[in-house]
Amino acid sequence: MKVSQFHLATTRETPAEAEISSHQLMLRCGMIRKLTSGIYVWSPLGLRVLRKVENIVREEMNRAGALEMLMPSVQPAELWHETGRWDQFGPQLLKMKDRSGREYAFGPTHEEVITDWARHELKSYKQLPATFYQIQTKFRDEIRPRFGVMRSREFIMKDAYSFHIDDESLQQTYEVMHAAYSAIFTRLKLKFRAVDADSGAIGGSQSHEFHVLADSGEDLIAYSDESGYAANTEMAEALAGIDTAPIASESIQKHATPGCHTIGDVCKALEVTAERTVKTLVVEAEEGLIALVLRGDHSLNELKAEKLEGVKTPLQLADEDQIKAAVGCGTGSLGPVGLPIPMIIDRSAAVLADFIGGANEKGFHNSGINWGRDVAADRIEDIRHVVAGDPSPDGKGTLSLLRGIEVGHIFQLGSKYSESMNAVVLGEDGKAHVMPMGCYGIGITRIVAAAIEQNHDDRGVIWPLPLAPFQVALLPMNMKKSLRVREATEALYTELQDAGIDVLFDDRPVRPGVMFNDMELIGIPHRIVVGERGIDAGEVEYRARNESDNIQVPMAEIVDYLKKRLNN
RNA sequence: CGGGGCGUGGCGCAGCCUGGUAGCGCACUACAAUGGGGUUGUAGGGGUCGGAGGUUCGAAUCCUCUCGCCCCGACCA
Repeated sequence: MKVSQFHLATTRETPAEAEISSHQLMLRCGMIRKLTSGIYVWSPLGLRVLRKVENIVREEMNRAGALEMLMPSVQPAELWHETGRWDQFGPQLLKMKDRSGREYAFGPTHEEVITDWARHELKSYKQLPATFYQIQTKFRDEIRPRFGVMRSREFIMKDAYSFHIDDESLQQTYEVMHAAYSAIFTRLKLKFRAVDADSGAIGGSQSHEFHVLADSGEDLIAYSDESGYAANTEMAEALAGIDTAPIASESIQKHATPGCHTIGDVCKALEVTAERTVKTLVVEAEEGLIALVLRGDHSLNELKAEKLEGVKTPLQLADEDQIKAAVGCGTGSLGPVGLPIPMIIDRSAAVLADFIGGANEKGFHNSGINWGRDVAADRIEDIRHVVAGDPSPDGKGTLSLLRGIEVGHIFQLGSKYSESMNAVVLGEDGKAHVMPMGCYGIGITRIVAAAIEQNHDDRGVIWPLPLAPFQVALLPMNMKKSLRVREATEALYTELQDAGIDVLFDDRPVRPGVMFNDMELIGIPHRIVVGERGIDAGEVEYRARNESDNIQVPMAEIVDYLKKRLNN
C-alpha cells in the first residue's frame, strides 16, 4: 500500500476527551473517530488491526471445532420474555419498537437467539456436542461509556455457545475453549492471564476471565507466586492469615476520640496502626440490619457479602438515619462491643486480640477489645478483598496483585437458558434431555485498545506483529529530488509485495521527520529507510519499532532479512 | 442517578467578566525555498459561536429553557 493511496490521518494534538493512552493514541493515529457517546467509526487503518484480531480468533475457534454463523443484532422481545431477561437485564438493554409497535432489543449478547436456534436445529444427542460462534456487533447501553473502544456502547464481540447432552461433555468443551483462548492471546503476542471469576449476571457455575495485563487496567487480579492460582480479586478467597488463637493481654478501655470519624482519624488519635483496629459497616438485611466487621486496613468485598445468608441483595449500605435508629449513634463511632444488631465478622478481624473499635457512643472508641471475653464472635465469614501479601487460598505461596483488562470470559451456563426456553434433544434413552450450555466471549474491539495499553511508548503505538496494520514501513529519503532513491524504493516496494510482505510505502512529498513520526505513531513494527548514502554503499537501513539502533543491510539481502524478522 | 466542567472552522484553544457583528496554533489549498526527525515564507478557502426563546438599537458575550459531550462519584463510617 502506498500512503498516497491510503487514508492516513494522524494528528499532532491529543483530543481533549481522551483520558488513557490507548484512547489518545487511537485518535491520534486516526484509527477511530467518535460518532456519539460510546459509538465509534473505524477508519481503514483501524479496521486493518481489527481484522487481524478477528482472523486470529476465527482461526483458533475453527481449530477448536466451533462453527461460525451469523445472528441478527435486532432481536424480538418475545425471546427475552421467555428467559425473563427483558426485565432483568436492566437499562443496559437497548429496546426499540417497529412501526407496528412490536418490541425489539438490540442484542447485548445472544443466548436467547442461539438457544432458540438450537431448539429448532438440534434434535438428537448424536448432533452433540456442538459449538457455534459469530463475530458480530453488540450494543450495551453502558451507564458511563469511557476510554474509547475500551468501554464503548457499541462493540464487536466474538461470542460462542456450546450445547451438550450432559455436564461431562460441557466440561470437556469448556476445557477445549479454555485452551483455544490461551492459544488466541498467545498468538496475539499479548501478556495475559486466565483467572477464576464470578459468573455474574449471565449465570452458571464455572467461569474464567482472560485478562490482558496492563497497569491501567480496571480489574485487579490476585495470583500466587508459588502456584498457578490466579483469580479476580472480586472472587479470590481471603484467609485469616494467622492460625493460632488470639490471646488477650489488655483489658478493655474507653477513650474519648472527639471528631474522629474514619479509621485514619482514630489511628492518629490513639497512635496505632490500622491493622489493630476494626471497622463496622452496616448493611440492610432481609430483616432489619446486619453489621459487617472488618480489620481497619481491609476493604469490604460486596460480591462476597451479598451472597451471605440474611444479607439483602443487591448489597445496600444503611443510611445514617437507619443506623441511628438501630444503634443510637451514627457512623464513625460504631464498634462490635454492645452492638444491638447481628454481626458478621471477617476472618481476619476474628483473629485480632486487644484491638480497637468504636464504642457505639458518639466521640468514643474502645481499646483492648477481645473476642469472646468482651463480645461474642458467632458468625465468621470471608467478606473482604484480598490484599498483596495474603496467603494464597490454595495454601501455596503468597498473593501478589496485578492490573488487567478483561478481554475474554468463558462460562459454564448449565441449563439456565435451555431450560427456560425448552431446548431439548432426544437422548440415547429416547427421552428428552435439556441441553447444558457453555458460552464463551471475546471483546474484539477491546482487544485492540488493550493491546495498545500494553504496548506503547511516548512516540506512539508499538504493535505486536500479529496485530500490526502493516508489517513494514518503507521510507524513501528525498524521493522528489533523487531519481535514484525513487527507482530503488519503487523496486524494493515491488519486491517486498511479491514476497508477500505487507508493506506501507510512504510516497508522500513530506520531510523525513514527518514520515518517521507518523510511522512510529501508528506503530509499524519494522522500518526500511532508502537514501542516497545507502544506495552508494549498496545498503538500506533497517530499524525495529521496539529497538533503538539502526542496522545497515545490503540491498540484495533485505527481503530475506525481513522475512527472518517477520518469522520470529 | 448525584456532583463538577465544557460546547466558538476537521483538531487544540482564546474571546464572554465589562454586549458593537469572530481570532490564534495545527490541519487543508496554491506557489516557492528546504530536504535524515512534525522545516520555512507568501497567498488562500473554511465557522448562522450546540439549539430555541428572551432582553437590547445591537448578543459568541446577559437571562430562561433545551440538547449534546467529558470527568468524578454512586462501598471503607
